This record gives sequence, C-alpha cells and structure tokens, in this order.
Amino acid sequence: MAKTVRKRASKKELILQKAAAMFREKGFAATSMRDLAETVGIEAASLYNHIRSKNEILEAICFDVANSFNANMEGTESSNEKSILKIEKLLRFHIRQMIENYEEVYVSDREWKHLDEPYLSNFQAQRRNYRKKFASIIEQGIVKNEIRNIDAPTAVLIILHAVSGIESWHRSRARISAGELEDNMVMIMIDGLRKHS
Amino acid sequence: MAKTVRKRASKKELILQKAAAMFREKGFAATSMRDLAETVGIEAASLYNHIRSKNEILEAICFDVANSFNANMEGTESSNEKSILKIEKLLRFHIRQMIENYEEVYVSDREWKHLDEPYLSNFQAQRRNYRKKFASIIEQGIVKNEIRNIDAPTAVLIILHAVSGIESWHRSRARISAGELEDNMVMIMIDGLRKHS
DNA sequence: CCTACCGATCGGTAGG
DNA sequence: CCTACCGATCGGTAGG
Repeated sequence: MAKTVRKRASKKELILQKAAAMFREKGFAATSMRDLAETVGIEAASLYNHIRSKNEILEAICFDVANSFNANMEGTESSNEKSILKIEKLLRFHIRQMIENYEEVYVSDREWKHLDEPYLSNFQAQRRNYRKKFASIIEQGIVKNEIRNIDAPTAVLIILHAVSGIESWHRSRARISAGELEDNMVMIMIDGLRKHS
Repeated sequence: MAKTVRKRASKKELILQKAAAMFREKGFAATSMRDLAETVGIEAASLYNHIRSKNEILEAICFDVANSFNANMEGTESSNEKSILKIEKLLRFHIRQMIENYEEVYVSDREWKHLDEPYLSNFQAQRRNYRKKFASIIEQGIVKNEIRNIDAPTAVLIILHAVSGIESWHRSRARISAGELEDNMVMIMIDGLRKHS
C-alpha cells in the first residue's frame, strides 16, 4: 500500500522532471504531450493519470521555484547583517539555485508567460513582490553608505538577469568550476570590472 | 511601378514588425499565422504573398539583429581605445539596441532556438564568435591591468544577460529615463555595487 | 489579397 | 496504463 503511493508519487515526480528538461530545451509551447510521454516511457493518454493538464505541470514547476526563492528572501530580510552582505547572500543563493536546480529555475524564469489565470496573475504578483523586497534591501544599503548611489530597481534587474546567464555556462564545454563561477560573478557584481590601481 | 515596389516592401516590413512584437509577447511557437494575419489586417493565406514561411520571419529578425551587433563589434575591435572603454562602448551599444530596437533584439535573443537548419547552426556560430571576441577584449584589459583578474567568459555572460534585463524596465510604469538607465547600468557593471569610502 | 481547403498534429477524454 | 478517438487548430497550398 505504502509502496503503491510512493511509486505513484515518484512517477509524477519523474514527469515533472522530464517536463522541466523539455520545456527548458524547446519551450513550453513547442513541447507536445506526446513528446513528453515518449520521454517518460508511456503513452500520451497515460500522462493524465498523474497530472490534470499540460498547464498544471508548468504551474507545479513555477510555484515550486517561487516558493523556494520567497522562503530564502524571508530569511535574508529578517537577519541583522549588513545590506551589502545580504545582497551577496541573495546573489549566491540565486547562483546556486541556477546551478543545482537548473531546468526548473530556467523554466520558471522564461516560460511563466504560458501560465493560465489565475496562476498567471498570482505568479506575476509574487515576482513583483520579490523584486520590491530586493530593491528595498539595496536602498537600505545606499542609506547606510554601504552601496553606491544607484537606482535600486535597475540594480535588481541587472542582478537577476546576470544570474540567468549561467544558462550558457551550464551547457558549455571547457568551463570553470561551479565555485569559481560563483566567486567570479559575486566579484564582478559587487566590485565591478574596473581595477583600481 | 516604383510605387508598387515600395508598397510591397513596406507591407513586408509591417509583417516583420508586427511578428517581432507578437513573438516577443507570446513566443514564436505560441504565435499562429492566423493571429499574425489578424494583427496585420489581412487573411492568413495572404501573408504568404510576402513571406515564404513562419520560419523565414524569424530568420529575418534574428539575422538583422546579428548583423547589426557584428558590425558594431568590428568597429570596436579595430579601434585604438583602452579595453575598459571598449567594453563600456559595447555595453552602451547593447543597452541602446535593447531600448530602441526592443522587440527584435529580444526575439533574436530568446527565440532563436526555433530557427531551422542551416540557419540554426549559422546563428549559433555567430553567437559563439561574438562572445569570443568580447571575451578577448576583456582579456586584453586584464593583461594591461585595466580590468580586475576575472574569468573573461563569465564576465561576458554577465554583461550580455544583465542588459537583457531591460526587458523588465521597458514595460514598467514608474521608470527612470533611458539615459539614466544606461548610466546606472554602466556604473554598476564597471564599478560594482559596493561603495568604497 | 481572398475563399476554400489540405494533411498533420495538438491537448485531452471515454472506456476498459 | 492502453487503444481508440474527439474537436480544434496548426502551417501552408490551389486557384482565382
């Protein structure tokens, strides 16, 4: 009995995982349920014993990722660290998520437009909220003179998108290690490209 | 006679322009030729008097953008400026292209995966080549001690993706001016977030 | 530039 | 989990 439940749960997990990989590679709209079924190793109709619809798969992926980032943001917000350190920690969390949970984070970032209502509005609201919190940490840092006097929303925008560049790193051949990548990204974002001699 | 030619050319231009806007908004795969036709104001079948296929539209968009960036790169490469200034100029070019030629640049960046062969391979090769040239300018700057000792490919990756963040700026309401955006982005990328007191 | 239409494929359901 | 199948929609063509 417990075995059956576990088996079913893991089959759904398998479907979500394969779907994330295919949505990342070809895009949500260009991935057919028949393609997905073949990858999973069953007939297309059988997918519907595990999931209700194609869109439900996307919802599961997007909101899993959103929850994980929101939880991390709450922990960071409430800590007593300096603003610049908070930002570094957020940055490192983004980088690690992008490295370790690549397919899902990528899909959640690029394919959320295909969500149906009311999930679409909900997701967009969470996104706006997350960025607002991020920007206000930066603003606190500016007030406390830890951070350069820049436009905070622009900085958030740069940071979030810069991290999504790991996409290219992820599939390149001759590449540096994950740790080196992380340190390089942090150094460039925090201290910039220019060398002060 | 000349009038007819001009008229036809401009109708094709209109189709490409509307297509870019729709591909950006909904994605290439999720945009149907019937949607596009309606936006243009004709029947779907009539589109084929101006273009050969849906994929030909994407090819036109992607290679127009690629040509423009390649031309700018050649001009920058051959100049005698300092490396850090070359990078700043490339960065400013990217930002301006993203602001002024938003739909096309965005589509070329996110939807090129849907190109058919041999265009797909051709486009990917141009992309790799562009990044290689960008990285080698950074490496020259490191050698000349103008730039921090970072992994050059990682820096390219960050810069290119950071700029694509302008997507969010482009559609937000309360936003700073294009010039302020550009200066903020350049400052953050060149000198970083941290303030040195 | 339109009407009429093609074969292919889509997401999903019925019934077992 | 499968076979059989649904209506809808897709990119594209024929012919005028």
